[in-house]
Amino acid sequence: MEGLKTAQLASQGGVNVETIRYYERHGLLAKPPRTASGYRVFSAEAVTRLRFIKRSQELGFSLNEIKELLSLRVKPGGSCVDVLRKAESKITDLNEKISHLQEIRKALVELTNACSGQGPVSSCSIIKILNTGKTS
Amino acid sequence: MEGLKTAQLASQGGVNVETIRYYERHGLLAKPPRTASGYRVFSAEAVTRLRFIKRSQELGFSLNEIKELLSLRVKPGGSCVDVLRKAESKITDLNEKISHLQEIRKALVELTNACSGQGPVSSCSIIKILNTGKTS
DNA sequence: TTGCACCCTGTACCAAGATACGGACCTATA
DNA sequence: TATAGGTCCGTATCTTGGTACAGGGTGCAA
Repeated sequence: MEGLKTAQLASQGGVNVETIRYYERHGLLAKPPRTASGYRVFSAEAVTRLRFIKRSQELGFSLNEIKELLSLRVKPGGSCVDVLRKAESKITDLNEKISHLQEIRKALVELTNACSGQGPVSSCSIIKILNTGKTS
Repeated sequence: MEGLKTAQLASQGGVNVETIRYYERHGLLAKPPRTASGYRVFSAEAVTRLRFIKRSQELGFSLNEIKELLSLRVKPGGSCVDVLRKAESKITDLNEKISHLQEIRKALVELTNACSGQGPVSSCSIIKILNTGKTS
């Protein structure tokens, strides 16, 4: 069989049919050729593209960022360094996010350590701390 | 001066006036008393609360999660253990979130290590890996 | 007392990233 | 041939976290 229909592509990429159209509208998937009756006909390359999108999303890239990555690929004379820099900047973002989460985890652990786990809420030290906003 | 008007609270918390009303509507800020003419009058505690919200947000909590954190202290008749368990469950959430982000970071670091940073995009290993979804 | 800044409510709108739906058309199969 | 289901398009809806009016009331200072 030559080419995939929308639902087949969606299924292969593990996304909703509407998502395919959405990506096409937003320039993430190239506009595919159509049958005489207007049905989209996708090539196997579209599957690759879709996987690229999903995988990049999992790695924390937004659709706009993914669009940039895709355009870098096609950009004549574009260099590998551009791609590398984007990935590195993403890593920096992640580092910041992770240490933020570690901070609040630390605060929460301190809260639970302060709590005996006994008695009524009215005397719970977690509650007291949250009420005052003071961590000690 | 007794109490803050909306704009004063907003200013102290570094947020927009509309955001104050938004938080009130969504149960993140308690409904404050009003003057005879209907103006909101906030206590200093509201400033604390607002800071708590903003700080938690910076640390990656959604408004719904923040609401949960805040609700820990409002539960009437609950025992301290309930509060403790809720906090501990939050810590579990955090642990999961952190390790997920660490996984993503690891994948990205591997990508960048694989990339020489030289040559054209057409031979960029980051792009190649994103295309195939394989990290090696 | 007028004028301006501020406050109120309700509603509309924004971005992202989809998802759903109505109504029409196409295609395969019984 | 009838009918179920896939596809088309355009538009509406959703969630999250707000922002922006419009149209009105309030408060203070000159």
